Amino acid sequence: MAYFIHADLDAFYASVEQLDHPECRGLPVIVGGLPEDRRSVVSTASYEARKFGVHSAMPVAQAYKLCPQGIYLRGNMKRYRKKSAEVMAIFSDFTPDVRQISVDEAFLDITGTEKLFGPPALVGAKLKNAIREKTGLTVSLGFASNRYVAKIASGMSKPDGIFVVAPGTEEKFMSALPVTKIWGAGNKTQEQFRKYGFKTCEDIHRLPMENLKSIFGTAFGLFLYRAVRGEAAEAFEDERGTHSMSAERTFPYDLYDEFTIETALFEICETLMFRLLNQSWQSKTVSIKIRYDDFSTESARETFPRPVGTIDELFDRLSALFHRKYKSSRGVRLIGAGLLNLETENTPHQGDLFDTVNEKERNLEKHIMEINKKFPNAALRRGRSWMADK
DNA sequence: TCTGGGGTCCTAGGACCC
DNA sequence: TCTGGGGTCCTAGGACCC
Repeated sequence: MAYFIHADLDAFYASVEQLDHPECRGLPVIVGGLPEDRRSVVSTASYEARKFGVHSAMPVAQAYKLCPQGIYLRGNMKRYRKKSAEVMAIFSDFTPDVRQISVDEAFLDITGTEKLFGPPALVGAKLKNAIREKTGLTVSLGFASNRYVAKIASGMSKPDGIFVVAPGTEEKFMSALPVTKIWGAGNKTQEQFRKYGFKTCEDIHRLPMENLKSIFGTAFGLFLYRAVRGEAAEAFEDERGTHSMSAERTFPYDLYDEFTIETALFEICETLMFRLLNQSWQSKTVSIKIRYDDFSTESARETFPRPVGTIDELFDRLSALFHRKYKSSRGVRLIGAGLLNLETENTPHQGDLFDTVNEKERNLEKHIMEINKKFPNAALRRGRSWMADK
């Protein structure tokens, strides 16, 4: 009988800050941006801050109105990633099958570990103790016979709790929940639920699969049909296939100057190219994203016969796409770019034999990357973005 | 109140081929 | 002249998650 834990660190970024800064403990801490930072949003609010109505994804400006006495921080991802790795290492002491799904969440397959660690309540207590003692953090745990239900269960246990769904009771557990608890049904879908008068999962449970498919589409209809029955959602059970990487920048003020936007695009190219080389990946498909002042967003992508080799080549491809889309009369609040369908390096491509021109430049970029890794403060960069700093 | 950044997956429609 | 059906690849946009 399969059995899983979903583990979710409580108010993770805010908790790390309170750990590192004891004077912040017991106070409302909001990580995401300072009140004076334009266009920043809340990443994590401590439980003390949530009492004021502050929550994730809320504009910091709004949070400040609700909670002017809060402690506002921009956050330190490096530090959070380090703490996250400590926690994941502890998970690995309990089972070799740990599937990390974000910086503060993981699924643990504990099938067959009962002899070693005991029944769920006992494993849970041991896990929570180990994490508190070794890292100073608290975690919420959900136990169930599949990952999807375990995820919902951990949500019920927050903060610092344990919620166990006994095998065989998954369907009963899910049916009783309000539709707002369905993981994978966000704002737009909740709006649909209201329109159809669906309040609890039981209301959805009553409908035949065919009705759900015709209302919500084939894939999502099937997903809902299974979710309200407490059945495993395949997307969360399978190893995921495709990979992409992207970087974007929201400007503090809307930009109307093409050169400034392109300079930001070039810096994004540098970021992406270094990350690509660093992870030994390659990509033939590039994409750009433009968000205008009215928040409308357009994107464009193109697949080329050969993978991107250098920063300049990436910039040329992206810049062409940008000009195909860009409406110069409109203010731009965000520019972004991505590399899609990543493959491991050395995947052969037609034309590689003739590709000696870029090799020099590619090696130079790899070299610059090595130096930047060794001396993070050296700020070794290439022409265009260096000029833009002046 | 005025909306970050980094991801994944799904859909519909078009191009192209047999 | 008034046009099928299936498969594959690609693209733009949208929903969702943390």
